[in-house]
Amino acid sequence: MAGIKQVQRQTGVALWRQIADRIREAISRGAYDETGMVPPETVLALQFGVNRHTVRSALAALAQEGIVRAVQGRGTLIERKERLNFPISRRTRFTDGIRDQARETRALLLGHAQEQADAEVARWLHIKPGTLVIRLETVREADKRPVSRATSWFPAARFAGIGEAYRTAGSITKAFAALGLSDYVRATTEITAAHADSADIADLGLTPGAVLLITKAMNTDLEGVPVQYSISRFAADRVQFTIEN
Amino acid sequence: MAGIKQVQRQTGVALWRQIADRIREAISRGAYDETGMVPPETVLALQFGVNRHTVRSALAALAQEGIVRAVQGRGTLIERKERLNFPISRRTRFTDGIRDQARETRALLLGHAQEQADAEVARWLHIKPGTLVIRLETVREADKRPVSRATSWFPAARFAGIGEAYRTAGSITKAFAALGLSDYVRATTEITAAHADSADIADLGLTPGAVLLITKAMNTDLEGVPVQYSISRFAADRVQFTIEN
DNA sequence: AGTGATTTGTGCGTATGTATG
DNA sequence: CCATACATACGCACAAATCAC
Repeated sequence: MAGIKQVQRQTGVALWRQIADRIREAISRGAYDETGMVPPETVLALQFGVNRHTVRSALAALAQEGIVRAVQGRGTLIERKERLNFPISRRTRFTDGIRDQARETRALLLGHAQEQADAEVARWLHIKPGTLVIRLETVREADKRPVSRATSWFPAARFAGIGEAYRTAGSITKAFAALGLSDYVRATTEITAAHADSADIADLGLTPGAVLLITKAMNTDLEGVPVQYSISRFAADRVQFTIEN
Repeated sequence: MAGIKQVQRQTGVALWRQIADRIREAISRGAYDETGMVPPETVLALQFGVNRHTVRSALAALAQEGIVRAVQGRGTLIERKERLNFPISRRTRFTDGIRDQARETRALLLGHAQEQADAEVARWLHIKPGTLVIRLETVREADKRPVSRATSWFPAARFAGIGEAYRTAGSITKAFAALGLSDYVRATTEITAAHADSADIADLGLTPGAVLLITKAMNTDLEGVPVQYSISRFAADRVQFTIEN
């Protein structure tokens, strides 16, 4: 293992971006922890078999992301940034899950609307397609940094006014409570990963090509009746999930 | 929502590749399931706001990957390919997990070695750093398609010869059984996502910029003693995880 | 304080890749 | 298939900041 990772040309991905991705991963793997710096540009250029300009483009992109900081004469320093850990369990709650890891969490309601359930939403919520549901578009932040954006659907008959309740309360748990649902549990979680699209880039402050962790999750009340279906998109460099069995 | 996802210029990712990624994701999302075909090139060009030439480059790349097949006079047909679902639970086993979704699964042992546990491995296996461990490098395939590559560590004292056992048996479960461990459970799973590196691209047959789901997992015997720590890297377009609570 | 070595910052000319029409 | 425009990548040279001695 640990062979010389060569960079590939003419693949539709610019060399500087491939190199940026490599360095980003090496940093998150802790490969440069001893010095706290990235190797000199000339060394990286040699390692990747590219010109120093190309390495500089990569490092400039990482500096833009806030991952490194270049200092003339000294080198390129790594800015420490921890990943939030997001536990997934029967008791999964966003705000509680990261409460002790961030000084401040914030929930923004981008918008809400009533609509008819499409096939997918209907399947997850165990209702007939066309049944009225309320859709919420939200963004969550931890310490001013956007962490995820989510689209959630709720049966409209049972949770009328959840949009306003969420805006007021600032969390799903509290909005549910305000509407008479005192407790709920996570029934199913589906996890995939993909590239960020332009909406992700805008809402989460990402760079093109960024990686997302995507969950599709269904919550039920204590009787097992579905109360919420959500598609959440997390910035993969800011979050990890843990499952304890 | 559902706004027109614009494609972005000057981001280090060629337009044709961004479009290929979008179409690939749309296909895997089932967006074109009604017709089984991708929309006409002229329509796609209009949607993405690019020239038809650019769309053609994207479709050519997807055809190269075997995801679509262009037929003159008819359109661009989608080749069916499902995402394997990989359940994560206390009873998580790779081969069992996807047994009913693939006709044939295969495990390749790329190599194995005995080494001293570094800080991370030691922490996960609850042993002292420097303790002897056996490291296995494996690749798993389902229906001839590589699904994941993994690095696993086992306490050397307890599981001497697990490399050969794995090569013979073709699964961790059977290798454990051959060494006297009849049962084990998944204790902890940590999930992140990142870009594929060149080793991933080579071992899993991916394209540069591909997205990976990465798990760090620890298995214990029935007494709760750690028996295995693994870092697995899954091609995100071929796999999803589910957690049932 | 001075000098050289190291490292990042900048400029410019050229070749090739990407995208348009 | 071609002409045009811009992005990407290279090679070389030199300036500016930092550090060790």
